Amino acid sequence: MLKFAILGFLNYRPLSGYDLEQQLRVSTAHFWYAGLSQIYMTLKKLEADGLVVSEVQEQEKRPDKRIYTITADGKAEFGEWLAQPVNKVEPTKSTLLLKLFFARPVGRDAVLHQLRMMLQAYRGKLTEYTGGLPAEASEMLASQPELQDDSIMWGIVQDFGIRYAEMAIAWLEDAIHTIETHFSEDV
Amino acid sequence: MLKFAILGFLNYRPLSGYDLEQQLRVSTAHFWYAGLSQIYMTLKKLEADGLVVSEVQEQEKRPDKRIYTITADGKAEFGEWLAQPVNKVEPTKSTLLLKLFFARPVGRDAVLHQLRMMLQAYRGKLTEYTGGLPAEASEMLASQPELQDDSIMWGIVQDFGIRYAEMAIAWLEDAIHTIETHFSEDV
DNA sequence: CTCCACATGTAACCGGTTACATGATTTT
DNA sequence: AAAATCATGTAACCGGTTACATGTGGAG
Repeated sequence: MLKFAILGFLNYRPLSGYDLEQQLRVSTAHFWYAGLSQIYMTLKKLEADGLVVSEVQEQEKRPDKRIYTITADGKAEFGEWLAQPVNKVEPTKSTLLLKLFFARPVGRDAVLHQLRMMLQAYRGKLTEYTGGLPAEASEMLASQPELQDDSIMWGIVQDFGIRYAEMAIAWLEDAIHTIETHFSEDV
Repeated sequence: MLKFAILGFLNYRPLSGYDLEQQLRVSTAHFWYAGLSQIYMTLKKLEADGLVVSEVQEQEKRPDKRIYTITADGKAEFGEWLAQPVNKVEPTKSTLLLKLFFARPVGRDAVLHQLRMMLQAYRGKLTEYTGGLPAEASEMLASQPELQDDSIMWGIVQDFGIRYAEMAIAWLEDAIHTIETHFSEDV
């Protein structure tokens, strides 16, 4: 639900749709991202439902911005969502795992090639994640010490991304090794 | 794309919609599951597109079954999909991580409670996954030794599930510890 | 007698992706 | 001169979820 991601960010401060996309990109991209078009649509719906209000802010030498602010209703609905626990392991869909499951007919070399590409991709992700908090977040933290508890949560979430990437890398390395030594076909 | 999961299973042998649901449940559930209604809809579309054909098989003391068989066109399209590599890290959506990211206002105790519940859930999943291949798959393997290479891929995919659960458990344990020792609020 | 397994479907909805459309300013 | 950044939107499509609808036979 992108709706709640947006309300969450607007709960800190008012932002435009364009700003929100950047927020998502720098802070939640690895577990929740949305393109601009979806953001604009969602904001429109949120405003229609009275959960946010907007006003146009004129800018010189830049296009006008429409700044959205969360309303009391919006805060209430966001709080309700937040408090409601996630009670089950969320079902995931992985095209990669699905393909791998059926991959035998494509043959040893093609599978190995695929896995090596994925390995590279995850190594890239890992160095990206271990870069630490982006400057923006650090600034925000320094200027608002009341965000300390928030930053604990941000760290935990970021840690998940790092561990996930590390897990995926180790798994891919071992998978490549297993296939190299056990997969019989080499047509 | 459930479509390809279905073609993948039908590529081994003809099955009914009901059979397919069971296949998904015992072998791909942790990275690809679909309910019966979606399976039936997809099968209908697949047949309309000429990728599968069906015939009704009458049964005594059980409702009739509609058995689906993959066609040459179906095999071709499946093979094409299989060969096409996954070139990027797939974007994921995690409600749990999103909630955690914004979780500060719900307070220390509620967050800890949520995390402990998730921990329990993942521990359950792990014992479920480490139970080894279900009897069905073992039977199929024993009776058809040409499935050896397939079984290597099945093992790799299953291994991912195990490692994922282990990673999630360790992460949750550490997250709980971090919050217990650093989260200031205890309203 | 009730619940579970077997067996197949339809319809409404919803969240998300992709493509399209526009246009100024700044950087390379 | 071209490409990237800033900035906002519409429309078509698509895959998946949930709810609804129906019916038999066997097990507890």
